[in-house]
Amino acid sequence: MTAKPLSILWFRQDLRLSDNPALNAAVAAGSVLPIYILDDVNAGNWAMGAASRTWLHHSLESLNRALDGRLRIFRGDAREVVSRLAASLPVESVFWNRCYEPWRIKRDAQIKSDLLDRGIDTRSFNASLLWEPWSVSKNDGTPYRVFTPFYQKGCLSLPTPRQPLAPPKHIDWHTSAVDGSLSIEDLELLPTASWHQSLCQHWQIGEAAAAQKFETFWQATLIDYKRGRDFPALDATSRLSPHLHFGEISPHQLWHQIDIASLQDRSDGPAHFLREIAWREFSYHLLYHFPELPEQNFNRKFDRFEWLDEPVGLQAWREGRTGFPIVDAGMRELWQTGYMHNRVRMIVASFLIKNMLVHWRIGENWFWDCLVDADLASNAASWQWCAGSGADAAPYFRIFNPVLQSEKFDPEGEYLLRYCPELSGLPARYRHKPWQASEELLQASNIKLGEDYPLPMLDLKTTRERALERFKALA
DNA sequence: CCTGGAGTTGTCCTA
DNA sequence: TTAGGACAACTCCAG
Repeated sequence: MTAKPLSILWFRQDLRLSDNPALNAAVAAGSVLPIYILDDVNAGNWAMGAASRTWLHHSLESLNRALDGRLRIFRGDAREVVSRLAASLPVESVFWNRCYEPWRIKRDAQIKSDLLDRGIDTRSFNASLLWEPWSVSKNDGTPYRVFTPFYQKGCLSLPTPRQPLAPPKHIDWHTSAVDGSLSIEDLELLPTASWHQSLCQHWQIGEAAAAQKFETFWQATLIDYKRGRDFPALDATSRLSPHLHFGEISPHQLWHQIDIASLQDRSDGPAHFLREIAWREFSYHLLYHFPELPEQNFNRKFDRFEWLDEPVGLQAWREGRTGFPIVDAGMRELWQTGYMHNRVRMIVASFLIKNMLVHWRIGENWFWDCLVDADLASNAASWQWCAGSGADAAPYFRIFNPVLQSEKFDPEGEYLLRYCPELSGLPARYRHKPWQASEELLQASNIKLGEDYPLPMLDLKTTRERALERFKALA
């Protein structure tokens, strides 16, 4: 019996078996050794945060189950791990799907070069973007800086993204033991037991769960997405972001499930959802062409801005104790579930940046640690968008008023009460601004401001004026 | 080459 | 009570 040629399939942010081009290529090439490497060595400032690690733990377990326990796990510098494997096994080829974080691009180029030097066939594939960042450019060849022309002209005029690939029917796995491989537990991805349990109550993790969630969204929720997505109390968004981030589902699977004809009518739910998918593409486009996006102002004019350093207020923001219920509810949602509704993300970001005058990178770092969907491209692009320093950013004078936003998008305070239940005794109109309730009302509601719920940590009007003044001075 | 219109997500003031 | 304008600057592109 002659052994088939051996291929390594390196899973990264593509933790799925369906629509996985690298997997299909590896299967076509012979027997397959599937590996995962936790590489904190090359990640610099952007090693995965705590919430992401929790998700990863469960996603790897799910993938490993789908692989009948054949996933081989490693930890450390991926360049060393891959070299060691290539030296110790009769590997003829290595396949992976591309990632786009600057540190991964650099690392992967080195690894590819190492492997080619050894005469090992090494190929990468596109599994997580509808359009490769280098394939979209303006007529003059430079990258887009504005979303709408990026999407309408840059993306939609290119050939339609490929159809999703079916999972392989039969896979010939490499089954012998591999030196140095670890268990998933050895990666030590889980945080304290209580936080882990709290996070995991809210999520079903893995490829099958992602497909199920999308199916439900597509059938029941998408039709009303345009209107509903602004209301955090409704379950009107897809909540697919962490699944997309870890590649449990691909944008191609979403794109082709949704009737492309709906694009004709830009006002409806499906078209708006596809635009959100395109915003994810835009973030990757920006990160690819401006790799310093996570660390530096996209608009360097903002380098002159003098942010405040307010550790006391900052901790209140992180812990959801600002005294502004919509802000506090959002920050508590983040902590308890690893997620925050998109509308509320904008509100808490505007509050930190504009009212508190804290650098967007502080917010970016907190989200990086707490979000199960933490994604270098989307997180950096979105924080810079809110700060006004980013591409196609919000104008400096757009400062969210957390009370008005709360009244408009959570009129009954239903979302607020989910995370700030101590306000439940108040009539709806005062849930958005408990400090305006009379002493009698507060007493009747069993609330002592400053004890049961914080007093507002700042004055909205004066901090707004301060921000307008300072941001205007940048011009 | 020039020009005008349009552009994810808001708030406040004035009439 | 409500609607319209002001609050910038810049990018992109069609004409």
